[in-house]
Amino acid sequence: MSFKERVYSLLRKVPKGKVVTYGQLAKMAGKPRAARAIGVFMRINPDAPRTPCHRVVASDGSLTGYSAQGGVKKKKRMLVEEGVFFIKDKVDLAKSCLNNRYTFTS
DNA sequence: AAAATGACGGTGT
DNA sequence: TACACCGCCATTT
Repeated sequence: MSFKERVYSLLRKVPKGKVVTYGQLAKMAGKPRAARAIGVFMRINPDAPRTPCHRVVASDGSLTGYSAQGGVKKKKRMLVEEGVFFIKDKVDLAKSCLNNRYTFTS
C-alpha cells in the first residue's frame, strides 16, 4: 500500500463536521514532513465522492484550494453545511479540528 | 536517474 | 493580518 493510499484511507475516516490539516494527515500516515505532497494527492483526488478532500485545510485554518467545480468558495459552503465553525474565511481549528488519532488497522 | 509539480508549513518582515 | 522566502516530499515524466 502506497503512502498516497494510506492518506486517502485515513481521510475517509474523518467525520462530518470536523476538518484535518495537511500536516496532521501527513503525521498520521507516518511522514510528518509530507504535507506538501499530500496537497498534490488532494488535487488529483481520483475518488472525490468517496474521499472527503474538502475536509482538509491548511495549518492556520485557511482553505488553500479545491480543484472541483466551485473552488474554495464551494468548499467553504460544504464545510459550513456540515457544521464546521468559521472565523471569517478560516476554519476555527480550536472547535472543528480533528485532534483524535486514527490508525490504519482500526 | 534526474527534473518537474504543487490544495504545505514555519519563519521573518 | 499579510506577504515573501525557502525547505520539504511523494509521484510522475
